[in-house]
Amino acid sequence: MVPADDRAKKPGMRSVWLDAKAPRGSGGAGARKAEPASGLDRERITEATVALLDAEGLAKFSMRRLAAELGVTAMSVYWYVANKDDLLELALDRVAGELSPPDPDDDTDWRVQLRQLAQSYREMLVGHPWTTGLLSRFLNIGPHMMAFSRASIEVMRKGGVPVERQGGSISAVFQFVYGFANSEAQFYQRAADAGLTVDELYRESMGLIAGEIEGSELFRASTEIMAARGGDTVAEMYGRDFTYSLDVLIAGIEVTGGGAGRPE
Amino acid sequence: MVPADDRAKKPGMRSVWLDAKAPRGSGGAGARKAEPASGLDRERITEATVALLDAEGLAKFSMRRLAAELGVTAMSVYWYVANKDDLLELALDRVAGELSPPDPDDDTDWRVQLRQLAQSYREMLVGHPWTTGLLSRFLNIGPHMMAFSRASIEVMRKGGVPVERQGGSISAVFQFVYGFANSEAQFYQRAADAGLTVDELYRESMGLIAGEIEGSELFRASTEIMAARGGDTVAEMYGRDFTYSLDVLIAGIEVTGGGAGRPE
DNA sequence: ACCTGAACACCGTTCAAGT
DNA sequence: ACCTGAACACCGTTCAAGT
Repeated sequence: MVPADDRAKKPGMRSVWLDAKAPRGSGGAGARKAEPASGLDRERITEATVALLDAEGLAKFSMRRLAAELGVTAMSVYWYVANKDDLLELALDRVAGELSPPDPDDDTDWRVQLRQLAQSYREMLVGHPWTTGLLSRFLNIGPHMMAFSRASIEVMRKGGVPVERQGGSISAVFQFVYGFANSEAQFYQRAADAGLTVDELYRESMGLIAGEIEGSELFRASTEIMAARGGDTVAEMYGRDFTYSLDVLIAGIEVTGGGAGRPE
Repeated sequence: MVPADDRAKKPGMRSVWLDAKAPRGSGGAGARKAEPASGLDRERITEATVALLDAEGLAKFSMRRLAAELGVTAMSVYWYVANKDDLLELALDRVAGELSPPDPDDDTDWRVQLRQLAQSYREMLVGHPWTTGLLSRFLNIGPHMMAFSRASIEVMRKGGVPVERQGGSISAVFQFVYGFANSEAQFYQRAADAGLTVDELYRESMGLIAGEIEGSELFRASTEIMAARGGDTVAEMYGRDFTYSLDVLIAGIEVTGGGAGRPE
């Protein structure tokens, strides 16, 4: 067997997913091979990577740290993955497996299904805050993400969105969810790093900004907004903003061309 | 004078902008001090940082690389900035100075102004592709960004969006622009890395995906979409998608509570 | 006040060598 | 086939020392 990086190196084009060779230990039918001495395989490595990223974040992740976790030397990992970036792409698509695309035969209203899709994506991003940092680096055409995209297009079609507008509409929704979830995840991450609850961090931030920034007219305006939308927990505020913005989007799709649920 | 990192270290709370001390060489009225031997100051450092980030990207940027560019030892820079992250925040707000918020006394239709705001933000993000990577890491409350946020809220107010919905609406728009510009910038970056034009990369990617991915029904669907929206350059496709999605959003804002342009 | 050099504790990755 | 150790060319940052 040949090491994982034996692959045409077209810079900018390359991705784990375009590797012709099936990843070891996952695919090939009943190909019973001898277990490797260390019990290592792509699956176990990816799993450990996700666990480490969830626990300590993208910044602290390193090949050496991962190897230590696996009880192995840093270089062993390179037998199974070509490099760090490929491993991160694998990790990304692994958590994309948590996404729940709707059953294509389900006849629920397309708006409801679109909300579920968006909510599912948001939960993945917020639940694994390192994903947004990686989605901004990779093309991400892993199999799970692919399935999710396809399901989204299908929902749009059911909503009667004409084919030439499906791309733009999907784009509007998921780019929004990405941006939104990213800032939410970032805020939670910041709180965790500071050893504070999100609500404590929120109050502290507000106080600091009020005290230090010159343009405190903005601060007054934004506290008004806060107050206007109700003084609950930060998580509730995020949830409400998300739901509201998403409704804005869906209303916009309907108004600019989406049908009433009749596929065309 | 005291080095730049003499500041309360509240993890998670800290940011260059919350530093009480005015940044050297920028603020204090007519305080004529002797020039430093090397001609270094925060301004010049930030400028060189932006130039380097524009030229080589975030991944290749390092304090040592920057110092070399400035003809100075790596450690000199630390007299002016506390650490790499602070410097990056400075660079981020410097390019945020390119944003053009509308004149508050301008009476142009709020939808037009909102489009200008969004377009300006998009240009900044795409023109400096490293910014999206940083915006996903920092709170980013630098003065230029602050001014831009304030202007956006003002436009919403003029559009008659009620106060409790301004936050969500702004969020919907700018999170969308961020996500969209990010994937656009990413694609351009990838092309540059590969030494291809964006259109070449686009054709190659399509070919590869068609050849390698099993779920090529998706491919068929997506080429149909491509064809449906016209077969021009990638830049034009991005431009059209952006404009369309933005219109969807604005229509949504109008339908869900925005007025007809009458401030309230 | 400002700048340097040496040092510390890390990185990702290559490569020749082991079993 | 799989794993290791040593090595290369880097990092960010601290710290004591120079001028």
